[in-house]
Parts: sequence; C-alpha cells; structure tokens
Amino acid sequence: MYQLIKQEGRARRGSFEMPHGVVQTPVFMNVGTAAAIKGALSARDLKEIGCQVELSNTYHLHVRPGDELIRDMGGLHRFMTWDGPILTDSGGFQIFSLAKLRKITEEGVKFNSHVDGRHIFMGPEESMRIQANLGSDIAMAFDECIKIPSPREYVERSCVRTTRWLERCKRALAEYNAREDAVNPGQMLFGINQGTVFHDIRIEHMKRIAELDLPGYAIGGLAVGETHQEMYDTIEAVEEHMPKDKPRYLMGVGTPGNIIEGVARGVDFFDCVMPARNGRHGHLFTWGGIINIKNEKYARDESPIDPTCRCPVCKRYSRAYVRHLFKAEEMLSMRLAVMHNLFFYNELTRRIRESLESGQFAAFRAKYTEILDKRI
RNA sequence: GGGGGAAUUCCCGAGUGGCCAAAGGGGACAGACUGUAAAUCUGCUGGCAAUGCCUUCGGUGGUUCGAAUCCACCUUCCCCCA
Repeated sequence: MYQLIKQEGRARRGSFEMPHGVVQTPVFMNVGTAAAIKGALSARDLKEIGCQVELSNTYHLHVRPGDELIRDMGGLHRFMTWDGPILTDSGGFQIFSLAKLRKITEEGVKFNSHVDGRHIFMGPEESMRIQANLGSDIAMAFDECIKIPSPREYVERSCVRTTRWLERCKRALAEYNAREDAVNPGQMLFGINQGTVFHDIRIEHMKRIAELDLPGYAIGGLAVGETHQEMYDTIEAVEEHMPKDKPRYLMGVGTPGNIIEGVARGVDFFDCVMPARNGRHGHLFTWGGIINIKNEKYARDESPIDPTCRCPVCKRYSRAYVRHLFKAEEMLSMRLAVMHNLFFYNELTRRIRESLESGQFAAFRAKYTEILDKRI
C-alpha cells in the first residue's frame, strides 16, 4: 500500500508497505543480483549502510543455485539471511543484456545459460513461478527491455507483446501465491512500461498496463544509450499517465544526478549497479563529486574518501590506505569501496526524503544534481 | 687456474644485418561502466618545434651503404671442471 506523505512539485515523499516491512520513499534498492552484493557485502552489512530494500535476479538465481533449491531452503529471505523487503527482477533485462544468447517468441525467451550454455526457456509463467519460489516481496513483470535505438514498428509490436505477457504474469503469480505452500503469499507484482524514447508508444503502453490495477508500476528500458535529456523527457511524458496512488519505479537508474532528476519527475523507487560496480573499479561517490581513488594524487592523502561522510569506511580509513588496497588488489579494497558507495546512495535518498519533508527539495536539487555526477 | 654462457627500454623477456623506438608479459599512468555474463574492459608507457627528426639495446673502438644483431678489447654477472 502506497501512502503519499508530502509532495513538492511532482516530487513525492511517501511510504510503501510490503510483507517484510515498510519502506520510506524515494528509496534506492541495493542490487545483489545473485543473492549477494558484489564486493563481498553480506546481508548484515546492508543494515549498516542503511539499505531498505535488497534486489536480486530471477534469471541468475534460476541458473544457480536454482529457485526450487531456494524455495526448499525456506525462500530467499531465509537463504541469504535478509529479513527486509526484497524485489526480484524478472529476467526481462537479460533479454537485453544477454542479447547474443537468446531468441524471443510470443511464448517467451530461449536463453543459452551464461554459465554452461545449456538451453533455458523463460516466459511469463516461468518467471512468475521462479519469483514465487524465491518469495520476494515484489516480483517484477516479465518484459522485453528493448535496445535504443530500435525501429518504431518493432517497439510497437514488442510493447503489445509485453502487455500480453503482463496479463499472463498477473494470472500466473496469483495462482502460484494462492497455493497453500506459497513462500510469500503477500508477494506483489509490478508492471513495467516500455517503448524506448517514443512518447506516444510509452503512453499508450502505460495506459494499457495501468488497467490491470497492479500494486506498482515501473519505467523500464531507459539509461540504455539515450541521452539524459531524452530519458528525462520520456519519464515526464509517461509519469502523467501513471497511477498516483501507486509507487513508481525507474528501473536501473542511475547516477546520483539521475536519481535527483527522477525524484523531481515523480519517481519513488530506484536501483542501479553503478555504486557497486564502479566502486569495485575504484570510482567513489562523494558530496563534492566522483573521485577515482586509484589516481596517483591520492597516494599520500590522509583524508577520508569524503570528509563529510558518516559511513563506516570514512569514519576509519584514509584515501591513501584505500588507494593502496586497490593498487595491491586486496579484496578489502572492493569491500570498503562498495560499502562507501552504497552508504552514499542510501544516504542520498535519505537526504532527498529529508529535503522533501522540509520543503527544501528544489534547493537540494539545484545544489547537487550537477555536482554529484562530476568527476573531480 | 681452465672451459662455457649472459648483459635489450621502469622490470622480466623476444629479437642474431635493413620490414626496430624494438614482440609479449608485468608494473606505472589514465579512461569507461546506469533492472550486473563485469574484482571487467579500453587506452597509454624514450624525447621533440612530431606525415619527420633526435637519443636508446653493458663500455670503447672497428667492419658495412646500413649494426641491438658481425669483429676486437674492456667491465660486470652466471654455470661447469680443478
């Protein structure tokens, strides 16, 4: 159940209730694709860095260790010892990211497993069955994330198919979760809007999927090659047609600036691999911009990654030390970097919420949107 | 004391007459990354007034139109026999 607490322009401060807890929005969901945050973070670490929602992936967990195994182990929450809300992505993004290893038909998608090459078929029913086995709080619809640019005709046909898939998702998930042995009977389904950067297709698609009256809706297929302006314009166009009484999730986005701009356009949920992946590669977010800790200029820098940051890493370690860990390829380098970056993202959304509560979001946006994405 | 081998750019190491500023690694330096096939990938690594020129393959001298590459001597290191 979504509750709007306060609004400033289109930006919304709210809360959303799920089986494993209430989240305060806008929220950043921390990505742990294979039931682990890359960079050696545990579920316990997630608590420490302010994570509200963990995100895992249907396709990856189906391939390994297998969703039935996880169901038999008591569901994903118990398996990974995370008792907060979990959102599972449907495998739809893998249609995009594993493009060379798959084939799409009306029924669904044939993948060649990225692990051992074996044939895997996933359609709406399979994706829902897997997500029901995982027992996440939010199951995402099985959609096609279309590459940009794509021909208009293809985008139209794909979106119509994604709508048909969504109807099948809704039916299938309801069936699985009505069973007596359902892992998480309160599991919810979010629909996903597609249409690349064609506003009219996006809007038409949004109207169709809104008719299914799902607990939440996502905008997918953005930040895959279009410009920031195209992305922002597309969000604005679609947002007007999204239900006001339900959360909006902008999938896979993005940079700190993207998140602020997303909030400004009415988005409530975000997720992105960037803080974890870029962190592992030495790029650290700070309130003054992005630094590459591997740069020589930090070799003798005694200050923390961000002097204003309250994260467990900044409380303790110098840039010089973190840089050394990276240069020496110590595992600890990634762990510290990812902890800092995820803390930063969770803190970013916390401060966005705070600014909305005090009616200062516009000022916050003006101050930070540009600077946070800049390399220093 | 006798015999054999080796010295290449920041490091290791290929190259044994022109196609060599010199393969390939490593390191160093820098960049990319947006619902994670990503602890990955890319660039760069003698100097310069730079479609060319200069310096560099242990040192000095020589052979040659031309030398990292051939010859002589020197220096240093390694191995074997006494």
